[in-house]
Amino acid sequence: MEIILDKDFFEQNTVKVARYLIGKYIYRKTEYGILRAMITETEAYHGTDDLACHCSKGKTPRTEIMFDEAGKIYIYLIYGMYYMLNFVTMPKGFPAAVLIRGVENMEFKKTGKSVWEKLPNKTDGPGKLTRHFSIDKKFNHLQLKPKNGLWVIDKGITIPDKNILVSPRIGIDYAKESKDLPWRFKLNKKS
DNA sequence: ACGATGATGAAC
DNA sequence: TTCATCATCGTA
Repeated sequence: MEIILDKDFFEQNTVKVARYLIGKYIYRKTEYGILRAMITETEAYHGTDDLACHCSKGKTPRTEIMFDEAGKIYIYLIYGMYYMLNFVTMPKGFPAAVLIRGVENMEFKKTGKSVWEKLPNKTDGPGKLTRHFSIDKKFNHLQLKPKNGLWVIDKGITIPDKNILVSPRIGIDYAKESKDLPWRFKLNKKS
C-alpha cells in the first residue's frame, strides 16, 4: 500500500516527523522521467527556542515559510552554492521544518518506459541531494504533491528504532544550548 | 585545511 | 550600505 504523505503527516511534532520520514520515499518528476529514493537521514528544526533553527530570529522574508502550513517546501541557499531541502511541519503559525540530509537506493524511470533502473549512490549529503534531484529555489513555498513535481510516499515499511542512529545535528556549533539536542536521525546500515 | 560563492540579517 | 556569517563540498 502506498500513501502520499500530506498535511496530516507533517502537521505534528517536528522531531517525530523527522524520525518517521526515515524509510519513506521521495519522488521527483521532470520531463525526462521520475527519480525516486529512500530517505535515510533527516534533522528537526523546531520553534523559535531552537537556536539552530533559522526561525529563532523570528519571522523574516526567508523564515516566513516555516510559519506556513505543514507539508510545504522550504528551500534556501547555503555557502553561496548549495540548496537545502526542508519540509515544513507543525500547525500553521508554529515555525518548524525537517531538513532532508540524505537518501539511498536511487532509481530512475525514463518517461515512456516502465522499468526502474538503479543509480549509483551519490547522495550522501544535503547539497548533493538537491543537486542530483534538480531541486532549487523554485520549489520554495510550494506544496509537496505530484502536481508540483516533488512528493513523498509511505510504502508501508516501518524502520525499527534499533536501526536508527540518533545524534546531535550537523554544522550548528553556534547554537549554544540547542546544539546538543538529539534531533538528527540516520538509518543504520548494519542491523 | 581551505576556498568557492551569494543570500541573509544586523549593525551602522 | 556594508559586514560577518553560514543546516556544504571538492580538492589538497
